[in-house]
Amino acid sequence: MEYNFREIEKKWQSKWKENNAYIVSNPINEEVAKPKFYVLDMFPYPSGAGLHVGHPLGYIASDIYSRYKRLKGFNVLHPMGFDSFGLPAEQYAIETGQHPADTTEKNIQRYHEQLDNIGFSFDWSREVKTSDPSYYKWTQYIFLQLFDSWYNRKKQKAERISQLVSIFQQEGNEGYPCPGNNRLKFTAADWKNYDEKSHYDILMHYRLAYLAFGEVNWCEALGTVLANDEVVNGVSERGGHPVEKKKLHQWYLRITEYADRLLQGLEQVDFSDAMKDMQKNWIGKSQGAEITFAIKNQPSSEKLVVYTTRPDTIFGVDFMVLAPELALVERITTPEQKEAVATYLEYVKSRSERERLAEVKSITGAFTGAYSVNPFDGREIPIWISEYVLAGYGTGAIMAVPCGDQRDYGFAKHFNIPITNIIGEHYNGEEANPTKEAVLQNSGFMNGMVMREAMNLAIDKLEEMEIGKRQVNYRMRDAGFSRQRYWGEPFPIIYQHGIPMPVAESVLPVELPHVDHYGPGPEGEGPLANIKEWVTVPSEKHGEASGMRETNTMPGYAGSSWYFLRYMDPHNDTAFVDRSIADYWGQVDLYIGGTEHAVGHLLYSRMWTKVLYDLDYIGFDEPYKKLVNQGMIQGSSRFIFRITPNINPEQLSKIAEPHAVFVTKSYRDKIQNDPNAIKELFIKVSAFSKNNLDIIELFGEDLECRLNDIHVDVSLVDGVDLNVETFRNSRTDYTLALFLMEDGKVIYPGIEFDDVNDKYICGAEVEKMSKSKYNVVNPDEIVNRFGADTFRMYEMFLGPVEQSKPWDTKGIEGVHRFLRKFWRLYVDEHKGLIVTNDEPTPAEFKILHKTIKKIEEDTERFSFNTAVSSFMIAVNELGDLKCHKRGILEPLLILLTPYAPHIAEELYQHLNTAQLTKSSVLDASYPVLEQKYLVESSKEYPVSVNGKVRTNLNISLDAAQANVEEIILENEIVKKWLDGKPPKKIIYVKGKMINVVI
RNA sequence: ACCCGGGUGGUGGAACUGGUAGACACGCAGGACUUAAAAUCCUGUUCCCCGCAACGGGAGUGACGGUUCAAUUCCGUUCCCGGGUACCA
Repeated sequence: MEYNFREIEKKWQSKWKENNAYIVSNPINEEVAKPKFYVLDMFPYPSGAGLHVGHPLGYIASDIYSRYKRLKGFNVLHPMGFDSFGLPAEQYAIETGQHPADTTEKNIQRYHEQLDNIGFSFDWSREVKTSDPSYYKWTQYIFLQLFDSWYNRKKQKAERISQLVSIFQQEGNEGYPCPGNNRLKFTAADWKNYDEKSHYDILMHYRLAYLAFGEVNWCEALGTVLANDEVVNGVSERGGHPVEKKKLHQWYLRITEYADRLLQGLEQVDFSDAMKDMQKNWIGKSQGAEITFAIKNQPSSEKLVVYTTRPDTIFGVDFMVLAPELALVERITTPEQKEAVATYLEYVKSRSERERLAEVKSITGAFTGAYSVNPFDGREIPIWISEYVLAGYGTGAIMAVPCGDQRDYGFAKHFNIPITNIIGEHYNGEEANPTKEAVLQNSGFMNGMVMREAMNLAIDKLEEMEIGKRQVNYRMRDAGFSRQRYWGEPFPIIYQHGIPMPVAESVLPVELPHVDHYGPGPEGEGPLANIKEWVTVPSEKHGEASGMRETNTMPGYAGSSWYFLRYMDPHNDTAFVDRSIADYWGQVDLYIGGTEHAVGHLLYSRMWTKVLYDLDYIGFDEPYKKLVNQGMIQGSSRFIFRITPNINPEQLSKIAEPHAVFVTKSYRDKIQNDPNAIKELFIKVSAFSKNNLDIIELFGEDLECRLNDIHVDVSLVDGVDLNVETFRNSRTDYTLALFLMEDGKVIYPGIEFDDVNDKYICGAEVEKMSKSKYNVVNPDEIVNRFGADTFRMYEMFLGPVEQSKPWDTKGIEGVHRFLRKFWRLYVDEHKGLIVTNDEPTPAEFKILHKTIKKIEEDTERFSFNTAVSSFMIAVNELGDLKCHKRGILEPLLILLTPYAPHIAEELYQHLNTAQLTKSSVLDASYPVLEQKYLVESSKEYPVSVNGKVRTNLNISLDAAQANVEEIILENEIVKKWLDGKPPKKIIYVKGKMINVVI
């Protein structure tokens, strides 16, 4: 009986399905005291390309951990679903006219099959799809809760809008500064006098989901607004189209109100430092001060407010810089400077986002002619404008201290502004020094103080004079929540007389209507705007007034912000999750996914969780307890090298198409940058092609050739050796191609491969796995050749889960060999099952228990690659001992189950029919570790002196246990080394050796 | 530029709190079995030196320096690679 993995895996996969082996129950009021464990994968977007070998890496890791926890006696929730709203399906719809719902469904089917092939233990009964109305009903519902909430800064939590209204009625907004407009101040009496429209407008400035007229990242090519994290280097993340700023009415999430809690929450979760840093940087908290400066020759109402993190440097201020967009600019510019400022504003306007980013280094600006006054020494400070100051951060104005800030220094030098030195020799006159340790000079009341300490004094003084205050700033902006797209959640919002009103919860979901065209609507609106009959809601349908629907849809992160909650209670149609069930499952104990979601999804999801916690829907405010980031599996691309004569189409019409000429790598390396050599090689190889000879003759001396590196499908290459015959037959235009091989021979049509030494070597490079690079490896293919168990173990064996690495199929043989060896411990090809009931020897127990210890430790710390190695060692050692004893092999099988579940099930069943009572290895419990077999390790310990083994002296530890020191000291050889002096220390090295330190 | 992470054989990678560096696997070389192939098994495999061999010697974890009896591990400087951020005052 051989290890027939295809049969075994098929058999068990269908058995698992039939028996609902992985369905997990929600124990409510249940006597079961099983502790829960929630293992979650970042659910995939079902793209048309299907899964490649890189996708399952995280899923395999999470599956191993889930199965391991299950064996350890946990009730494990391990679900899977699909993030099925999104741009690619819509782009595809625009191109092909196929409805996104159809293509998405098709892709999901494909993903299902591919995932099932790998033998995952997902509970598919809990599958969620974000594009399913029964799911997005609740996405809309949660949006409405955000809409109906505001952030109470005093209590540091979200509350209902109704509570805000009663506050306004009693005390106005005194003490509740408006986050959307900090100058807004009103009393209770004012509030009573405002009309309904004003009430709405004011409340909108407080809502957690709000509508605002704001500058957005508009992408013309995609016809939509993009979030900040969807814009990379001034172009769209998807497709690399240019992005510009545009003013539009948009929905936003007031995530900035949660900035501090998002920051604090990081302390309580187990994320990698890198991940925490990324989020911290994104939030970008900075502490400093806001300082108000008077402006010369202006009414006292006209003030200049700057934000600085270094109030201690206020005596070093030599000029002010305003963001060009600031309204203040126009009001303070003097008549003499009007023209210069206007010219500069014109210039700023003309520059695209891209240009700005591209030339960060160039220094530009203009003088407004106005001066502000230093409140401490009365110095007059010129006010400039420049695009290096951003309108959106702080107050949009800075005080420039050239001796301490490099950008200010550059600006001062460029415009010849004199520089005041307040840090003595710390400033060398050639560059700014941002130190905080210098002793201040030329700084009035702060003279002689160390800057770090002067900071507080400066703020105290400013507060005393009522011209400044402590201020915390965040880099993070509120999150844009509108997309001018079709394939997303419609907003449950209807505008009545221009006022956005929530749709009644009873009529949710607002279903996405069918459209015939996916193109954008009028004036930058989404495709939904084209469906008049959907947009217009007659009064009878909606209650009191008729209205117009919101035509934007929600962004991709809407559905994924709360999906982990839906898995807990996926079929509930009265709540997005039942509170008691949410309390049972609680936080996700282990979340596995890629780093690419570090700031987007993870931050939004954390915010939503906090809001839902504040509103008392759930009992925890951090969604993910532990996060593991799996690395990317890159593709290993292969290149062939083609020499092509330069012929224009006109010339080509006169002659026959030339045959393709490919040269092997060593020739490519030789001729790479030498046009003459390329040409000569073309001529040499072309001796075997009539068409090519014709061309050479036609062009004569004028012939020019170029060399191209071309991606070749990795399936046509073995390592770096091109399979020339298969390659030639892969495309009709290559059937007559010529190949220059490593040994200098030319392969031309009709020639036989006379000699195995003829090799065509390809170039290799590690790149992202993608269809266009022909380096995609499909897991189905690997599973078909080696089996799912081999595939699972090999992906783990490749290296640490967190690490990115290129896929290389070559090493898979080793893992496959291991599984066959493993199989042979249990089953003989001819005799069948060969497991005996003999009592294992201590040596055999030692192997088992060493392995239990190792596997357990490695699995716990996600070191799956070393765990696989440990299995290999155990199998080798047991093989050497010819151990076929049940006492060893049955526990070993259970250990292997999380890693290779199919083979484990099969062998367990074999043991089962022979004797056992348990039905499935999945219900087995994890083998117990017996320490006694571990301690009796090697009895003979080598002795080293100062870490180096200098003698052949071995000491028996069992005998020496009572007094190791004495025995060692009495040893003649050691005595000689010690030379009469006492040893400094005697230590055991990892239980392997005794080290005497002299 | 700044903030993280990482540089170990021909390759992927082990070495968890400093303690025999290179586990395990691939590849390669040699051998056994076989008419042959596949499969399987065995031996060797960091580099250099001495030797017939056993044994032995030296160097070695990007580079230089430091702490330590002992450093891949800790500290400093520097180079290279990967990721993140990008005029954030």
